[in-house]
Amino acid sequence: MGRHSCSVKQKLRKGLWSPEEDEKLHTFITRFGVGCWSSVPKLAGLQRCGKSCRLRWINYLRPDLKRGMFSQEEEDLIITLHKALGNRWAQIATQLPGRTDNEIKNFWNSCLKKKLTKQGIDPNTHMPVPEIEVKKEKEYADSVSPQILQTKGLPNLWNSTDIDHQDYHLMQIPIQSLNGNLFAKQVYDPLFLSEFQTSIDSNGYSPNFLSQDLIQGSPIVNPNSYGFNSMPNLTTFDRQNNTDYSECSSSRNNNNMVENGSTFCWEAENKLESMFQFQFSGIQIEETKPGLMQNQNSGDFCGYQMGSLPQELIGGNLDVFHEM
DNA sequence: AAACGGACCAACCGCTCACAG
DNA sequence: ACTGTGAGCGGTTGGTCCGTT
Repeated sequence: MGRHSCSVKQKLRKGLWSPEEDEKLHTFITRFGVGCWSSVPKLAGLQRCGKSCRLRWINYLRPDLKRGMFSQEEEDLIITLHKALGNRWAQIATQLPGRTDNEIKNFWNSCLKKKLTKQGIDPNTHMPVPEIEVKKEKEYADSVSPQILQTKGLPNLWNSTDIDHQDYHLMQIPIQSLNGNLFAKQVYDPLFLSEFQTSIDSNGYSPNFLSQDLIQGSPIVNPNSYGFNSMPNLTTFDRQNNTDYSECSSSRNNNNMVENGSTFCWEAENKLESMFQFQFSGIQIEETKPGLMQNQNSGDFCGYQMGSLPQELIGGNLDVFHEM
């Protein structure tokens, strides 16, 4: 829509956040909660765009963030959820308390993908790579009948069994399309394509893969309730191969505010958490204020601060945003 | 010790969606 | 119905660190 990117605006800082900026943002959000992100920089005295502030809060300053290594359970859960949801990191993150979509995405791209590949599992399909190759070959062999090879002229496009893979190549249709259920239906039926797109997401995942728990959107408290039994036991697999799972999940910098040696100390700020009265797994949000809570999803923190702030601060918050 | 390359991760960018006017 | 704006999401980039040569 021709909207200006926040980076285009003048005088706005970019890049890494300084401890002072963190402190300003944290103090402001802690005191007034989250209202309108675009107004936060101005009100907090930051030379940043609102988008940048939002990201910094969500990915780094949020008091409930879990830091450090991903546990084995978390890794298993990410793999399971990725199998079901694909690259929907935000949805995956809602099932991992204290983890951000960005963190999970980075972890997936930098570590889990490689581990799965190492184990001979295609990280995109979650299928064993050799199995896929075998399947492809089998499909190819099945589809190439002598009759078809002898066919002159165009194949019957309305009968997918009349089309072999060579035909697809000639028509510049990606061979990947041949995997899955596509062959079971009329490939060129536009209505079918539409149906296909709605039933299978961009990563090729069908919602049918979703477990009952996921469909119902119930928060997963116990990873074991998520069908790990049917998962490849990556723990034993890797440990048997003397692979340390934690190596990739360890944060080199540990991203601990204390380590910044700055004026801002999470340990010292822990007391602030009591203000929030927020418990993730048990999902305990104290008296949410209708109208102030933008989103009560477990992974969204836009509103919980305000619901638990002292009354005078809530009032202050409203005042602040009414000034705009 | 210096150069190089890979790994990691914070942050940015561009897009879509929802909603208000 | 249309338009503008803000929020949220996923992909990508760029800086930093660390191990290797």
